[in-house]
Amino acid sequence: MKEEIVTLIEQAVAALKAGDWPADLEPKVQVEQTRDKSHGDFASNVAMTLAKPLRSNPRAIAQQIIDALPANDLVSKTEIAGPGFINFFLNADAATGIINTVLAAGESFGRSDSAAGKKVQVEFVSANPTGPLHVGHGRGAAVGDALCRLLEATGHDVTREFYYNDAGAQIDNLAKSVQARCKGLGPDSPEWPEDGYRGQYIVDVAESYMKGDKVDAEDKHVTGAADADNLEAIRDFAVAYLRREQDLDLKAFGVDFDVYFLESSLYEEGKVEEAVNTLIANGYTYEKDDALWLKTTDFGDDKDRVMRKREGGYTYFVPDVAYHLNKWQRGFKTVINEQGADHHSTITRVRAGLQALNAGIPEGWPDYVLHQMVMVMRGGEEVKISKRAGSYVTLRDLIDEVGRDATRYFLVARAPSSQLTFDIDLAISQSNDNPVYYIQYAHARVCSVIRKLATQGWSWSVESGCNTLDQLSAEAELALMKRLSAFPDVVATAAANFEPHTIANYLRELAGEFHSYYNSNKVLEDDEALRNARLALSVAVRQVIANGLSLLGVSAPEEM
RNA sequence: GCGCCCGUAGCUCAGCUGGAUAGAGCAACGGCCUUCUAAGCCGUCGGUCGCAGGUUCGAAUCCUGCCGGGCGUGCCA
Repeated sequence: MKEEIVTLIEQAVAALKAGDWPADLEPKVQVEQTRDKSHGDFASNVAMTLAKPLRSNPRAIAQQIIDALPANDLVSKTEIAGPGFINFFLNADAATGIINTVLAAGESFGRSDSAAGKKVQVEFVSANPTGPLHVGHGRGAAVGDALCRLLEATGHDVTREFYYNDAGAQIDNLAKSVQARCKGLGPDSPEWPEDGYRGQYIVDVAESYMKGDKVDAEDKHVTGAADADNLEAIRDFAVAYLRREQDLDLKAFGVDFDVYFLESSLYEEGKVEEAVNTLIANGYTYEKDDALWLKTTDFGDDKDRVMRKREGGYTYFVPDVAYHLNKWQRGFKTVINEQGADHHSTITRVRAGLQALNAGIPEGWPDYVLHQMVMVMRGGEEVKISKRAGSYVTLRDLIDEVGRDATRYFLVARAPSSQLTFDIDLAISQSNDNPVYYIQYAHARVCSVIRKLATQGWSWSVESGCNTLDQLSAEAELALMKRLSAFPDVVATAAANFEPHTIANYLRELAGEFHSYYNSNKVLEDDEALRNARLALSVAVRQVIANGLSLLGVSAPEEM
């Protein structure tokens, strides 16, 4: 509908340009749904944006546009309001049409093929296998997966990818920590590795290794060698064990990946060396203090960065550059990295490295979505400790305590750029305090009405509902229909801007309007026509709530 | 010091590619179940949109400068 109004205005402007208006005028026609009923259904500010180029009064321009508007059955009235808005009032047919649309489209309502077939890769979580996932990873998982679902809803061909560091200093530390536990040492022992991992889970890994357990992770299969002196075997086992733990965390959270990418594979296939040699050959490096440096300052960094350390190993961003070159070579023109904002300094380095490769990669590639820190609150105090991990709150703790749906909802419902306070008390409350249940309840209520329908000996069908839509004329009904019609636009905007949280906002508003309507209007009226019409509206609302929750990875229960 | 993010009601946050009287939830207070699940609804209370300038017909939204908080600024990842 919005597009139709844009088209009407564009036609009016074209007609005026054929007359008095300058031919080079190219106004951006913006049309918005109005917030206030008295402003009609849609409004455009086009006359105000033309005031300056036409050197005329916006209200006078608005009148000219209205006079030039082609006739349209769905528009009942236009008005000039305020400083020069053009308000469009639609007739009832235009409003109820949305119900037909929703019921006909079903699960696909809100989806589009605007990006059909476009390949996009989203890398998210990418936790190193040194412990259970923490709340921050949970936020990354919730946001990243919802973003993928949004991109799929606009037709993208999405690859979900998890990259992890299975080599390097952190993993050495992990191996030594597990080894110490295998030998019965604790953090208080003088032989305990410096900065060793202290969590309870390290003990679990050590015990499992010494028992000779077999571990099957998504991408790793290892049997414990039960030899406390074999550091290599311990390393392999520990990585596999913790990868499996993380798999289970993600599975419990309902997040699946298409590709698990190992940092070690880049070394094994010589990709890191290859990238480094290209950087050297391209003249962007130099030796200083026995280290090899990359001139990242040539690409906007505030200082150059060490690539190869004095002791010979590469710094973390070098394999990252090789990894991203690999993404590019796999044909992903759009790559989105969802990660914690505490790692944002890597962005400049990775992009600089990619530019320095002279591989034809565009500046500013790849895209990033950064999420800020998560603070967990319980009883008005910050929670920092978990039994398993020791020093942080794990994702599993949250899922176990507040449930998958509430955890996902809370972690995705805020703008990623804002710090997030996760209030456990609120998330577990099964009362009217809790927004996720509030939305799910709206869905369950409609399901309940449908169940009740049968017990009354009545029936309903899409056809019978859609034939009686002229029964819907109450203000609350028109408002609900207007809200439903906004959904495709909300989805498209959320996908384009990488903002899954706007879906949560929309659902909260839709659910609120439905609850309010439900409370003051009986759906199962004796009057058949009215009953069928209200059922049609209710089922349409249920459909949109289900579609929206699905985009967030939250279930839509039939009863609560 | 420099870079990024944030600063909106007592609390947690929407709104930010400029638009009409600034929204929601929680908290507080008061109502609504012989009627489709009260995990709901209705009402009251509550805001100099951090501060000061600027751009504009119009600024919570854009620009500049301050102030406050978080993160980063490793030859850690």
